[in-house]
Amino acid sequence: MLQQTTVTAVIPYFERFTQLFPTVGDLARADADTVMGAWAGLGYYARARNLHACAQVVARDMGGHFPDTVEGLRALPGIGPYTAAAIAAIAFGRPVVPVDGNVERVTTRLFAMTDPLPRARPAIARQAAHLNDDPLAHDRPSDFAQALFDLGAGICTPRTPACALCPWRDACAGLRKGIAASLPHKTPKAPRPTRYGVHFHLTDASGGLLLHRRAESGLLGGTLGLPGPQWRAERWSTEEALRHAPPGRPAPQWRHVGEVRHVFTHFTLIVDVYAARIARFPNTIARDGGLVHPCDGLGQMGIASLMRKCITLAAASTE
DNA sequence: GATCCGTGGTA
DNA sequence: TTACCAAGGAT
Repeated sequence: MLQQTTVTAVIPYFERFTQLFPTVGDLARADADTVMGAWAGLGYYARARNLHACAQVVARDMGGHFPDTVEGLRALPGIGPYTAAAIAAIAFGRPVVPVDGNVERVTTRLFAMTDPLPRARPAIARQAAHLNDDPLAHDRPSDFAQALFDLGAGICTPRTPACALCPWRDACAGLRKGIAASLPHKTPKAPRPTRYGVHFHLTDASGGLLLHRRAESGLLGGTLGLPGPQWRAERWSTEEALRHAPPGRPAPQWRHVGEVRHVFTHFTLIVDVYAARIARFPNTIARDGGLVHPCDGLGQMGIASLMRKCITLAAASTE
């Protein structure tokens, strides 16, 4: 959960998740919808699919016990170099240094490494691996790893690091050279493009809402959302948008209820939301890939934040 | 190696 | 408002 996600955001999800799935076996036996429902809103949904798959491998092939080596952990779904090292150090006391964003920042500053990311990543990892060569650190891999995270999170922060409070201030080449705060250097990112979408909020007299399941892989993979055409680079005219609306007889009276702006990692999305209410959903809904769900029972469903914004907007405007 | 993948907080 | 950032991984 903590991959690219702040501790503050994770804590409530962690509490609920471990309550729902106390053991690896419980998680392995759960169905995908339950897992996605517990993850919804946290983002990066491939992590939920990988974690579920990981639990199934551990439960089925390993008797419910995780491997206790970096190599064994690294082979599991969703566990990469960082997470394998973190589990090996923290759970199994292996003398390895997990390299996350904090450790990259601390390392580049400590050794005044000015080569920009991401090119410098291998060299940074090689330097970081030697951070616990000190016997005192080497004997306590778990504490050392977490101390590094906390040093990065609390002292050696991205902006305005508190160098005066740093236990490594005398050893820090970056501080000595006066460049610590500027590290690590990064190659400039490409500008974030804007894309445009249309989604339809269709309800019936009995309080049902039309949803559809997104493809398993790709953006918001495996989550539920409002139906609509593929997002694209150009805005949608009303006439063009309504050509993609879900059918109904008599035809739904669509109203444009507003727009939702949502920022993804690599593009900004602007969604026009249309809403309508009909007497009863046609029997062909399921054939067309749709599913109808009660409006007042969406809480536990695997619905991404973007789609919740759209649903909230439409629901507020239909009162 | 570059791209794709969410969301919320903060300066 | 904008830009950056967060206990990264898969393809």
